[in-house]
Amino acid sequence: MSEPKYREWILETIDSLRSRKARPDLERICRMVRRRHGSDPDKTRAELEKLIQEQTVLKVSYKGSISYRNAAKVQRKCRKRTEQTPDSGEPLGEHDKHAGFINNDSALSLTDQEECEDKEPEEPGASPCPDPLPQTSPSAFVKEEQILPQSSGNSFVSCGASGHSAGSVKASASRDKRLVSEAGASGSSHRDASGASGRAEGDTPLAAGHEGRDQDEEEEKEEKTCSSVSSPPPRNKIPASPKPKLKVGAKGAGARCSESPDGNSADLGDRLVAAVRSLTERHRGSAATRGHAPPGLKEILDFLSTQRGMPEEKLTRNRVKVVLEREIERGRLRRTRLGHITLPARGMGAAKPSARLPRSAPQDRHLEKKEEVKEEERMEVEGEEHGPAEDSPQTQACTDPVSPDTEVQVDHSPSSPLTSEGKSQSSSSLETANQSSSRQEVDVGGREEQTTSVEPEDAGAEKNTEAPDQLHPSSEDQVIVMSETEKAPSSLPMRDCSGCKLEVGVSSCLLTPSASPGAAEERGMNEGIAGFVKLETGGMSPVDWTVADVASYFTAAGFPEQALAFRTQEIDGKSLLLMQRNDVLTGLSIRLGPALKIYERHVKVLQRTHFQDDEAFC
DNA sequence: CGGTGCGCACGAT
DNA sequence: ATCGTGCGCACCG
Repeated sequence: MSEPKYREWILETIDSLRSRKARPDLERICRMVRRRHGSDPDKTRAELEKLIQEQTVLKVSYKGSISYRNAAKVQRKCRKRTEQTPDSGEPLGEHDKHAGFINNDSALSLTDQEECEDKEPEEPGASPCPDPLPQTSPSAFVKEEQILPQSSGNSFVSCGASGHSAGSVKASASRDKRLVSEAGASGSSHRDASGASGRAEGDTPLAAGHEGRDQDEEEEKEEKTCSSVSSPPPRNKIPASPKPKLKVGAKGAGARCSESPDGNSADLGDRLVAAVRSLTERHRGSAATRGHAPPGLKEILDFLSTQRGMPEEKLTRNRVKVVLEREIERGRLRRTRLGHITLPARGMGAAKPSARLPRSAPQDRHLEKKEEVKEEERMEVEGEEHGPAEDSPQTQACTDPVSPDTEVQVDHSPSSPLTSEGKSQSSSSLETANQSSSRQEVDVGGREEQTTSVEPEDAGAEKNTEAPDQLHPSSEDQVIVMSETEKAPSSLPMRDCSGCKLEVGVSSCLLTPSASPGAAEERGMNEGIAGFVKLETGGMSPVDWTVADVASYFTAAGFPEQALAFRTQEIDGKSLLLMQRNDVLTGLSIRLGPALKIYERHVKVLQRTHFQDDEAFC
């Protein structure tokens, strides 16, 4: 392959030229290399060719002339891919103006698809680089320019704009990074070089956010992982905006309350408030680092049952929840976006919707699914306790669009531990929801593979609260039974249920419908959903669901892909409850079939149930 | 003359 | 609006 020395020189040169705003063409490159290093132009040219083959350097046709790019620094945003076929010589699709194509060998040409799909491929007659080095970043493409892999000498492949979609991008990114680092290492601490790397990362969906342009290893790993994961389904799922802008959404749930007119709630209410207070304090005290999340329903429940010596005193989840809602409504308590319960007045309490918005910034863009979840959690913490957190270097989880489950697991496993205990560093609700869901599923249906995510502590806690309710005959059983008995089709009026325990009612109702329609798939998921719903319900009603919760719900319901769409569209519980048929059918850009099922069997049902609950409350 | 820096226009997102 | 490019021009040694 190319001599490292040359590679460095060349990359350096390219970067240098670019920084000078001069076209990095062959002539300039050779000249500069010669000038700086005394290298023979021919040799330089030869090396350049090698680099091109390795895709360390990209040969592109830009605005009719050939330019070279440092693959590492090529911007990786996916630009639209044009599908020009190199062979045809018909160059450019959209960017024609620029791209002049010179190429011809069809053989070598990469199609966008190819590119996107597999990042590694080195295919163009060029010799693939076996070496682990990042050298070749197939995905590297250059925006509108067409990349011209030189394999056979002159063929340019126009992969041009293609977008390297995520997959390829990532791949390239990782590689690029390496490249950069290597190149840069040799002393080319050129500003460009560094910039390049940085840029590359930043642009890379995965890498972004991570500021660590330094740590190659980790990033690389991560990136790699990511690439592998996401590369497959490059585009389709999410049309355009994978950005995780967190919205304010769910926050509203109960969050708005401010001061409480300290009312006269039943003593349970007072106890609740007291419990929240003490839990909050406790958390606060123990909170080591930043976030101490307010207690979640679970904890409160535990606390109540524990603290109040009262054995059981109807402290069922539902009961507590109802009271909780009431208190929230009165303003004595407030619910955070993630479902935590906090005291209203507290500084931290104020919901700061704004906090999260800022985050959607550029870098975040890459944060997707998982990230998103995480972010939310983070956000919550930050939102409540801190300002916008730009810092978090963490996660970088690569998201796998397709498997929310995984996301959940990944996300939560790390955080959950905290939450469950008192330190809750961030949103317990979210975690709770997710974890619980997974857990629940495990417990109940065992369907999803989420098992991994189960957190011992939390699980335990959750179990305490939930298990009793569900397993033991208690007030709730009735409800449950009822629901089962009632197998009403989705269309059936749940009114009957409304009278019953709210939350439970919800779950039961939901379950029923989803199951009843009879879709095999649905049925299959039934347990999982049931679990999820129960959990969700147990912890919070749909309104309180976060985007992640919604996604998890649909994933559990057997619509992983569509769940992604919900996530992409940032549909949280509230949004979900506000969705109309058309929104589901057309607003999510999902296929009609699933969309219909989702709407009829889930959205509609959730909405119906939810509103019933409301009525019940009143 | 070659190298460099950079304002500015362009096109893509 | 922002970003990547690179033309074209001024400046420097």
